Amino acid sequence: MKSATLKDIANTLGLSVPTVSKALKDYPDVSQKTKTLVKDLAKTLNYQPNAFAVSLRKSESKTIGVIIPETVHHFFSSVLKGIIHKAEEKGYLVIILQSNESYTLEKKQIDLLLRSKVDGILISIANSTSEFKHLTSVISKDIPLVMFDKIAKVVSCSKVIINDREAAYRATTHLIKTGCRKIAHFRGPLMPQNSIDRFLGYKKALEDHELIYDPKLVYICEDMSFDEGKKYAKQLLNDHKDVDGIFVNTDLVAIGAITELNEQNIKIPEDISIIGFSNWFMSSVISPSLSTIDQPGFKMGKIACKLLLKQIKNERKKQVFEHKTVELKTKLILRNSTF
Amino acid sequence: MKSATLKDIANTLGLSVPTVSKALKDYPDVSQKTKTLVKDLAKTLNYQPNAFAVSLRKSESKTIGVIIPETVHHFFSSVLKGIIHKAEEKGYLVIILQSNESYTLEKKQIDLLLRSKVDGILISIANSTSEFKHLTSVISKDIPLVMFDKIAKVVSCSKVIINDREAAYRATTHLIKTGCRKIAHFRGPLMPQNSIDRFLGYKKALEDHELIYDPKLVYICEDMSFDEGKKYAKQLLNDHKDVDGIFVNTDLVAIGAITELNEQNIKIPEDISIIGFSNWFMSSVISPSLSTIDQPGFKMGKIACKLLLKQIKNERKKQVFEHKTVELKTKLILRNSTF
DNA sequence: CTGAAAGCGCTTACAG
DNA sequence: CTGAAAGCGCTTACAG
Repeated sequence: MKSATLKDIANTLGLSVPTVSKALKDYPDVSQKTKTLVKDLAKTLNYQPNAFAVSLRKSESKTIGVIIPETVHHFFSSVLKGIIHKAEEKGYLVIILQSNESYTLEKKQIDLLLRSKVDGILISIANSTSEFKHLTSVISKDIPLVMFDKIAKVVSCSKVIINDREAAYRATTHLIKTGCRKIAHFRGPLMPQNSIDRFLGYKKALEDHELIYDPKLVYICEDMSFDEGKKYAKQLLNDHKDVDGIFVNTDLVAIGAITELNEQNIKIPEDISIIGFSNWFMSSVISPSLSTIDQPGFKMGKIACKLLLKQIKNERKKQVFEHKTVELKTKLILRNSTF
Repeated sequence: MKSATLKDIANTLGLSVPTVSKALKDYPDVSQKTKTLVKDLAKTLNYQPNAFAVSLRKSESKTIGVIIPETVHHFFSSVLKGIIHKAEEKGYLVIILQSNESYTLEKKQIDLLLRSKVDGILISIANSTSEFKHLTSVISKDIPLVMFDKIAKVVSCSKVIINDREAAYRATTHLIKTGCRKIAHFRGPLMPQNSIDRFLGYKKALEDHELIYDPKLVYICEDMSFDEGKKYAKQLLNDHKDVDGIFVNTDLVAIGAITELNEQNIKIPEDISIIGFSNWFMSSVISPSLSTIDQPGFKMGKIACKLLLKQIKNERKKQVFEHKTVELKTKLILRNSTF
């Protein structure tokens, strides 16, 4: 059955389309009698305005686009949940796209979202993204853009982040304060700002506590996987037998490392302490449970979405919207992989 | 800057809008010369057809809607990944909604998707959904609908599932074959078909192997959480000290149970064997690692989406589309929580 | 209080 | 080979 249109209602009631339209929206200049008539019929016909027509007319889709590197991922799925939550509350729908950490895909997806005319875009950029023309072009087309977690500093838009550097500093300092003297770091890829910042926090912590920073103790993860954690733990045990602490860029990698150490009967934390980053759920249930930095994903999603929707609203009203950078608090979570 | 329209191109070239439209789409009845002219200008203006206008004209949005109970969930996020993957390949965008296992929300979201005129809907229903009028109404509006994993048998549409009953039978049988004689079951809520089927598979396995089915050994989880797993393991140890095996509806709950047993120094699998369901990633990294049933989420998402898109395509051509039920293979994964 | 007019940007069937 | 006409379904400014 085709769905009812304004025309259908107008015809059966002997009214014009504009009058029906205005009656449904409670325009003051329509008589109460017609309003009741129209609304009753609309209800029985289960009338719903055609979204395509409304979008074309108002040129807005009430839809926002989200690009994340990976959906099967504790942190990003938490952020996504926060975004959906806030968007639904404000009457917006969310289109989800996954970049697989690929710059090429990310570019294509930005283009897709632009073509499909979303009202705004939320993005956490891919590891391989080092050019930002696709992002600045979003902004120059007056489509609001908000970045979260994995951001590009040079792109001028609102951002929701944590202080990666400071959090990494705290994590590393905890290792030092509990007696570690030779601390390795499994870092993320070279590009993303947050893996740079976490590395810098690690380095600063060593320096501030008069420990020598040794580049050989820094291992670079490419895909931040469980397997990489295992691999580098193995390599570390080979190369540097006297290491007594590891600060790992992400929990999943840390869990890979723990698994390898367990298999080699290295005692955690007695022989080697490990601390992760992000507080994935599974970190609380492995043995030993993993000390880590809690990163508020759900909240980050909610706030990023809120900023975006506010900007969308303001720009519709031709009001200026000042870009904001919101920095969320992190928490040091101490469990059994450290003293 | 406002984006270019057909009119802009037509005006600058002194052509009419229809000619420009046809030139861009390579209609055979447009001269090569105009085609080149139009395409060149379109390129320099970075022309992109207005999606709202195209949607209104063709009444299709090239967008599908997905409703899942929860995004922060290994299985559902894997399915989502599969859906996005297939949709993108076929030129469709995906709107994601989360029902939080609430029937009320689910109904509202179906309505939202209908209003926003998605071309089709994929859904895994909430635990609390026992009426299906909102789903049959989708079908009666000729919007293609495909259900996956948590389905309603009575709704007539395509479905992608696993054989929960048979898989549960296999899991329970494994416990029996490795010596368990008193096997408890932590089941899911009463409504969802898959928790019923897993329960029935468990029961059948007991009966087929001449073990007595004791309803007191069946614990009903409401929210399928880690905490519930812990809670019921504790209760089980209180109520039935001689239990030697547990078949758990979902890995996350099983991991809660393992945690409790570990805390109480119950040896797994020597004292009690545990087997889960779904093969969450974390099941492979906890100690002891969890035996379970592997459920192919990514593949399920891809196939569900493929079925939906095929149905959308067929219905546009006014061809009949036969509903299909695809049953995916599961695998028994043996790890250290069972012999 | 109601409706004719114009228009959002596109597509397609038809006339010339 | 090109363009005038009609229309998708809605909204809003304006006339009466």
